[in-house]
Amino acid sequence: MTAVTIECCPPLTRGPLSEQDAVDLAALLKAVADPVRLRLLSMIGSHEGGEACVCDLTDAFDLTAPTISHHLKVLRTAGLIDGERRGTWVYYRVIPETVARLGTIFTPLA
Amino acid sequence: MTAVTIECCPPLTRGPLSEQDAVDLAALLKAVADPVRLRLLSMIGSHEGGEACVCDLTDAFDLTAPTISHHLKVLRTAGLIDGERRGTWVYYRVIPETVARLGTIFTPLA
DNA sequence: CGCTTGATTAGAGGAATGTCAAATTAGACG
DNA sequence: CGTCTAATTTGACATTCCTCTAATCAAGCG
Repeated sequence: MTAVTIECCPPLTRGPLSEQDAVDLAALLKAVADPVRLRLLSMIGSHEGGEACVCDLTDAFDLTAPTISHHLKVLRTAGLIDGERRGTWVYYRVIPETVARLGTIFTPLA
Repeated sequence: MTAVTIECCPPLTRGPLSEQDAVDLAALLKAVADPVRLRLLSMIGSHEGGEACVCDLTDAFDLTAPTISHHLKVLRTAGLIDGERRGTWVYYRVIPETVARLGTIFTPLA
């Protein structure tokens, strides 16, 4: 599916964030500001082979399959993960560039 | 006022996040997952002297004073900023340790 | 003391969000 | 084709969140 590409932003303490940058950044942060999505992201990112099957992810939570599917869609729409169907199962992998951008925002440059 | 202290967490891709760590981290991320609070944080952090008066912050937005006060409280409760009253005005400053922790979570260790 | 200005608290209304059950799509396999 | 499993979509409900108005607290000043 479509993955939104966001290029913003410099570190927070660099200077006042523009209104538009703040809106874009907030959208990205909202995608990760949820316990389930954080665990999904870390499970996918740390899974062997760099990808994880939805079936594995669903089993790890005490939540229904539609709920997990919903959270995966939020992460995917934010450009944090990407999914691919291979036969019966769907596999997700992390898009490291987007995750890295989150890091740079909160990392003060020396 | 009181500032919550959180010590978690290792980088996301290091390994699956524990449920408790995910809850703590999500709470911290929710505090910054808002355009107004992001701009407040960057305005305070980049302000000369490392601190900013509430009066300056309020003027920069098209929002009422109580709304700004609410957002400042959210940031303060999350341990991201700290406020101090000096005479007539209240000044806020960033707590860099908390911001830095956000950075480490999304920064892949080499 | 009474007034003015700065800032927070309290309460309410409307929008956004997380979850689930039910229905739907997509492949694999007899 | 029919059916079974995997995954997503749809629609509904309860909760949380953002914003405002009104009221309150704090400090300075005449």
